[in-house]
Amino acid sequence: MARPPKGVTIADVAAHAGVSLSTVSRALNDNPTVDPVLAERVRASATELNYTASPLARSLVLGRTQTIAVVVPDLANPTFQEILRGVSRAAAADGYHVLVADSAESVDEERVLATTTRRRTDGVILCSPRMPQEELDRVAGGIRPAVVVNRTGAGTLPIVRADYRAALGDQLAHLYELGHRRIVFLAGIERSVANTARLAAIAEFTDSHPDVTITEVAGGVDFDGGARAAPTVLESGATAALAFNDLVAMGLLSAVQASGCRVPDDLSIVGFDDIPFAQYTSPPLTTAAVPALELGEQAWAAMHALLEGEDAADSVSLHPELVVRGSTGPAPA
Amino acid sequence: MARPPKGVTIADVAAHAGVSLSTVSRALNDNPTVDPVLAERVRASATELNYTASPLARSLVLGRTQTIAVVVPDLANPTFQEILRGVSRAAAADGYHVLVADSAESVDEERVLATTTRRRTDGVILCSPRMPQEELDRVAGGIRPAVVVNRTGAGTLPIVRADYRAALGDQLAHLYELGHRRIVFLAGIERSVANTARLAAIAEFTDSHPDVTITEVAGGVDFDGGARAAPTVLESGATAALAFNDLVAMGLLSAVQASGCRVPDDLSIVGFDDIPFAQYTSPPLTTAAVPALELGEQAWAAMHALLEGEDAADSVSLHPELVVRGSTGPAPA
DNA sequence: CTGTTAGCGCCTTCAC
DNA sequence: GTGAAGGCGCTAACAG
Repeated sequence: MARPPKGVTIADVAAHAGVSLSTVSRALNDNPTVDPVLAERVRASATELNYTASPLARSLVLGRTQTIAVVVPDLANPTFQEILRGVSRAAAADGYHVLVADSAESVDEERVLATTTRRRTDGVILCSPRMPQEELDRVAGGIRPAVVVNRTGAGTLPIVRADYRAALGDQLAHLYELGHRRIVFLAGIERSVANTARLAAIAEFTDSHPDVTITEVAGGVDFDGGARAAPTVLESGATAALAFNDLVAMGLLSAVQASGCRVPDDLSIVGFDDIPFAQYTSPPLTTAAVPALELGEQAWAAMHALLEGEDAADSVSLHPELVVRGSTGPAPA
Repeated sequence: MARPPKGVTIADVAAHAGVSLSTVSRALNDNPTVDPVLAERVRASATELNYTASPLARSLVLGRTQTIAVVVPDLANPTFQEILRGVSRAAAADGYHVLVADSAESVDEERVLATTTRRRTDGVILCSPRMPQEELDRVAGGIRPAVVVNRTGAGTLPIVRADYRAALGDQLAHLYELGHRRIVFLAGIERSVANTARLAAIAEFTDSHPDVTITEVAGGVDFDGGARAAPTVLESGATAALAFNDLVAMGLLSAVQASGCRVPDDLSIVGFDDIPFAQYTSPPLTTAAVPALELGEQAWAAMHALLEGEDAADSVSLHPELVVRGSTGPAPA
């Protein structure tokens, strides 16, 4: 019925049940060393008074808040939204709450948020942190338990990541099989892990396939970036284009089609991420499905393990699956 | 440098600075009644020991956590993601943290989350709560300060909402001007506010425009739902279709085009929400831009006002703007 | 201006 | 089995 008028405390319950504070505490925490009869009486009083232990006071004395923090560079990014969702779900299933913080792509904010959110939680999950490796190691080390998503091996802390390199390898193999030998790669953010990992995959592939030429072109990270790159791609004479992400691919797709180029007959286009709309373009986009939700779930799993004392959870690397749709086809003769 | 080895407390700082606890507390809280010299000494000690007051202990004694909760029915929904982002940004700017909770479209979960998250925060923002009005009033009343997003007048608590009804009115007027007289409405979730508000707009419009026929068809809430409704829409003989949201509109668009219907020449299609991809369909989607980010910002503004003691912040209603793109055109002769 | 004393609400030794 | 007392870390009276 009526809410606690002004804050029911454990003392009120004790008085109502005619026992001491300790007994209430014990009874409500299912401590077996309490007379079942009393326990029941206490529970009844608690219910009647609509009492719930203050999580704050509890946290202070227990040293656990039952809350973790998730720090992301940009809440507007679908991938981070999905990771957050994965964490949120999984953590909730284990009875934990989630604090979110958006660093707005600022390394300074990131550093500050990591430490400040840590103080009000039991641990923090850093998603694709933008800070340099050295700093990341230091910051993350100082706030453990911490879990890092989508960065490569930072020493002892658990890392959960998508294997961009392997995924790009799959895409290249796919295009190669279709006969493509001249390929253009629309690079995204220079210093990002997602980009460098793919450059590595490209280097590896061209090493083992001397008959393939892959040229790099700046493509930005959004629809407009892809659209702007269209002329360059068309002039390059390439028969296939690898976009940094699906948005870029969609921009490119739209722009090249507007100038009379047929996809995939004249040009094959490959995206990355498999955002929800990738399947709705015309033609539907061939891409690599980054398992963002699972990334989030795994990040929680790692965090949960740390919280339970199981130290040094292994790092996990998820392999984005190649999703072949209509935007790729045999290379034109 | 090194992190607090095991938890630096205010006592450590006091000892280091050679003063009492209270002086440290006062100095660090910029209490003017402290000797500037001492204050400086304390700050120096604090910095040297890398001390920061425990937010937990602080919250307990102050009765404020500097944190608010946001409860959403589904973190996968772009609209809620955007609202969350708006809240997050705005709250962060005012020095507040945000706890997120996903009720997974469950009324039970919603009720529980509302009250449990409230206990560890200073207030909660309920986004499009699914519980019935009566219950909403009771629950929200019990956890105030609370702010409700996208529900209509629930008594005394502040409401921040998008005016679905007015927006649909705009869309109907737009179609009417283009000459459309036979229109089909793809209804979404029956009992949702977003749906009933639009049915009201339709009733109002047909009342004042007897020459217009608007038929209702079940259209679901996603791409597939829209696609499935395509045959019904085509058979109806309507020259324009209003979709429950952009996803439905895209599904319909895709399906009718596949069966040879030209948009907008044979059929005009209108979406709702203006999700990021609405501008990238072919043709681009005419829709109503729901200002989700601003909804979130306003929700925070209302919450902030409550937190500052300014009672009964006024409810705000945001008018989604009609965005005319290529999917609507003159009615066929 | 500064130090001492109470709590905030709860859990947990420690005696009974 | 149960109650009394101490303390988690901090702030806010209350004296000096």
